[in-house]
Amino acid sequence: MIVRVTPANANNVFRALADPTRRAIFEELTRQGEQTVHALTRYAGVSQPAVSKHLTVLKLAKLVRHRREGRETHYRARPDALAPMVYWLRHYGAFWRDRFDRLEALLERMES
Amino acid sequence: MIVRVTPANANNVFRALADPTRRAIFEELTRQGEQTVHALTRYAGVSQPAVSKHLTVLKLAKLVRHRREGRETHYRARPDALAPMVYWLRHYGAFWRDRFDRLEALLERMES
DNA sequence: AACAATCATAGCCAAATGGTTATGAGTTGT
DNA sequence: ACAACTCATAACCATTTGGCTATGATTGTT
Repeated sequence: MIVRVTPANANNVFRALADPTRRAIFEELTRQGEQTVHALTRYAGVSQPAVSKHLTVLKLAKLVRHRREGRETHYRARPDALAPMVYWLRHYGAFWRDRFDRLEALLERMES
Repeated sequence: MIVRVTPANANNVFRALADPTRRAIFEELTRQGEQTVHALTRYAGVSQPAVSKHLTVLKLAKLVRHRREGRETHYRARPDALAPMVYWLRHYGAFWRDRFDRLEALLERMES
């Protein structure tokens, strides 16, 4: 019998980031900051409805927020929503050994 | 147009860990160490062929290794295969800001 | 008012996914 | 030798997934 120890929405986060297009959208949002669906569609190379669906999945994982402004919707990344994944990694990933360098960078604080 | 910046097999890692059963298997392997398919099947709560298929996916992501011994196959976790995910997180996740505490634990070295 | 732009939703479809049972190959025990 | 065990693969199935086009609601522009 499986007992889940991962946080509740960890599953949503893992699932959301499993798709490369969705990862690319999230990456673009963190790199370039807030973007409209239109801009993201141009970037992603898939149809606008496809982008909208991806954004819905990301939103379900709380990885993005949206803000309506007139006829366009602006989306932005919420990197702190990655917490469950980081928590999981810390726990099950490199708990005993790791070879990843300069993870200290993760500890750098920057104002939101 | 999407330009991939993530390491080649990052996709495999993300995809492998997207499934909760697969995550649970990986967790069990890191917690309890090497396990046979039989033991993992008892643990996972799904059929033995299902476990074998999951292990194949994990193996494709290099998250597990296997070692034949007689009629049983022993699987073990390879936490360092999580590197692409950690790399990705460092890059796109908490590059600017983060609220995750005590990630220094990730830096603790333990002999393999 | 009419038109254009932006986006979400609905409806559709092919492919992938995660599960099952059946089976066979190899290994161990009697 | 034979029975039992371990595991991978095959074959199948239902559901999910990721894409598309069509459409409609809303907002901006002329």
